[in-house]
Amino acid sequence: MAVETANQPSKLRWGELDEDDGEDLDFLLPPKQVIGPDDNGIKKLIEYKFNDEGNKIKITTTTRIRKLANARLSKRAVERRSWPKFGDAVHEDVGSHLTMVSTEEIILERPRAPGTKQEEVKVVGDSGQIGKPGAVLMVCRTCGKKGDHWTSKCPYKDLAPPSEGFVDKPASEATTAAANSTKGAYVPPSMRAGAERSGTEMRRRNEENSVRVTNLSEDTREPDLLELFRPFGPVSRVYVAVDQKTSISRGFGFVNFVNREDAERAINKLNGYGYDNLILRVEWAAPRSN
DNA sequence: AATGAGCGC
Repeated sequence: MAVETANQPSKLRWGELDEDDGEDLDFLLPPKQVIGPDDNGIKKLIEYKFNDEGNKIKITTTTRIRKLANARLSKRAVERRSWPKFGDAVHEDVGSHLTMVSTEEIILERPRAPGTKQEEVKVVGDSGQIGKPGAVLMVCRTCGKKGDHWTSKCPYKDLAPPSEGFVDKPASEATTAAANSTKGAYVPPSMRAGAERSGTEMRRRNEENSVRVTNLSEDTREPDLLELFRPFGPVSRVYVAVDQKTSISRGFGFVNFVNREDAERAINKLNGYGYDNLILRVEWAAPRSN
């Protein structure tokens, strides 16, 4: 039966809404009465209402509250209580729980919490004056370059995200700036004079080692995927495709590995693996269509 | 059966 909610007594509960089609005559009724619970846990609730014909009716609800201490236990359960403790429970105090708390660090790629805003950049004109307050300048999230291109158009969008101090200026400009400036803005080695953007220096984003997992059961979530693939090596991202409207899993997902070999091993081991009553398909993912 | 979101001008 209904549980008494002591909090928020002023708020109407869902079930109490719209009971009387506008005419609120409830104040004419006798107040609710609660009797008990008695020693047997029997509680009576007597309340009065108007029915559809406008007649006063009395409603009596009888519930039995099951008190934990008095709860009926099966004979087997009672018997189990007298068993000597074994395993990890040997060292546990009576009544304390046995839940193991994992201290494993789980890193999921969530760059920014949804809804949080990217730091706004004041518009600065050629004269150096600060522009209209609140105006936001086009700033590429990948390379940080202002006023040049959107992130989606960034020439470096496939590359590793910028590290601290990433400056996308021609090497000459960057060095002269560093040399002339008394504040000495940091110029990363790759940006210093003579430094070449070599392919080896710039790791590609680990999008590359993307593994597609299909035939996932509906209730497989990202943490489950991580748990499943983590043993093969560092995972940079897990993703489960979800129907935006229903938020029900679409039954497939992606796992990105930092190392290609780990991805390959995962594919070999986990493809055809029975997981949650389904047989997983695990294979290399085709690059994103965009 | 199935190939991902965000993210603005």
